[in-house]
Amino acid sequence: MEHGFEATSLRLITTAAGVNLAAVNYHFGSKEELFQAVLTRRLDPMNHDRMQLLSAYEIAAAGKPLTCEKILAAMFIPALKLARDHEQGGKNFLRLLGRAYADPAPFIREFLSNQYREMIARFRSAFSRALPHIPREELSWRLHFVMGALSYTLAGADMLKIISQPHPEEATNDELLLKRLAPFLAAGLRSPSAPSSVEDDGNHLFQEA
Amino acid sequence: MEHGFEATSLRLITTAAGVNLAAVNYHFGSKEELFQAVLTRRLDPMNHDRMQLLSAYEIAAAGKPLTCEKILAAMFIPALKLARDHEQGGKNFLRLLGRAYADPAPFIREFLSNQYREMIARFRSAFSRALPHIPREELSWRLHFVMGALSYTLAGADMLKIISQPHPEEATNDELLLKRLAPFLAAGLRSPSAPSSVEDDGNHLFQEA
DNA sequence: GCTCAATTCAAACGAACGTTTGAATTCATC
DNA sequence: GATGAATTCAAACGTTCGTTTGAATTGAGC
Repeated sequence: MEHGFEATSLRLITTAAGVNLAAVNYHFGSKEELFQAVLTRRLDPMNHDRMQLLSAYEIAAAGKPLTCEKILAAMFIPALKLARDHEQGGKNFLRLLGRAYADPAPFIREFLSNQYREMIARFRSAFSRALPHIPREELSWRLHFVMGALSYTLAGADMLKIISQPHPEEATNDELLLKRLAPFLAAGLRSPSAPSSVEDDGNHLFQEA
Repeated sequence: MEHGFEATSLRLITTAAGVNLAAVNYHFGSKEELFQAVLTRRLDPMNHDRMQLLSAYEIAAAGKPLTCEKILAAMFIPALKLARDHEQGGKNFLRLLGRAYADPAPFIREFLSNQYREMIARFRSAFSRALPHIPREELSWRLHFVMGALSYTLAGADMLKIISQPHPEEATNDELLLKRLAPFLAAGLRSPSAPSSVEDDGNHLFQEA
């Protein structure tokens, strides 16, 4: 989390862990495989929880489509649970994940793609039922925005120091943060989809200047 | 952009640039100062353009508050202009910036904070006039979400490979991307602000499970 | 064309990198 | 408590890191 994957040395890790340097290559094979194991240990259960929670909501809804807020809750709650579990790394893991999202290393991108594929497919279809009037392609973009805002928000609480000037002491309250993010995103998800046919302000924005 | 700040060697840079290794320390002083110079060269003009564009919109509005879309356009257009300028690094610079956002190194965080302070203050007051019914604190959060979504979207086009399955060939069209992001964010910005008094679905989400 | 400051250059500095090796140690099993 | 596999360990492998050094080169001003 502090230095990124490449700049974090195995000596730093093994010394902090109180184990021998060669243990990494013996038990994991390489530095890359250790990193994947670190991510898998938390990411796999979290995404599993997300899908399980979504299924529970869908069963409780008895066939009716879920609200956007409910689907977002299924995404947020497992992440929030992880952020609160200080004995399992807490927010540090989510920040590590946030850095991994921004890392273009092929082995990281391929790993994340495989880790998220199933969960993304489940949530895409849930949103598709919740928002039947939104075209499939548009929904893909919006799902992208949601994932980005969530990971960015959970990972980069440091960014708040740049933006918010008056209330820095409150920035650590993740639950409040997500309570504000979910309605924000739900409103964006529900917004009318007509990017190329409307004639109002939003249309010529990128033609001028 | 490829390896992050710490893992990018000066030898890699100087070799690619066709200059001597010692030139970095002679002209810039250190690796950190070179990095700040790289960011400043693009970031400073971009944020200057943003504020200038916002002022132009405000003058054209003749005292009336701007729409959210208009304010967002003032943020997006200079970034889009930079993304399109292939002779100035194009999207590569925005991806570099995206990685810098996720980097907790103190010298990077302090640098970005100083670079953005003035621009953020200008846009915060513009949004404040556009959305007078939104409490100041809530607006800080939403501005945070907007900045996060924008930087994440512009920087991490690679993330699309994880999320979107059907249309990967279209992912390079940044203008279309921002045309979809702006209405999404504008809807979120305008959404009613009542996180602790409403009684509908959105309220008990984080009490359960 | 000489002078002197600015710049470029090759070389070296000590330190840290991921990985490998082979011996020492631990541990379960008989 | 001897046996053999599993694990731990210190040491070393070759390579690369950011920075420094001092000599060589460049270029403007007289």
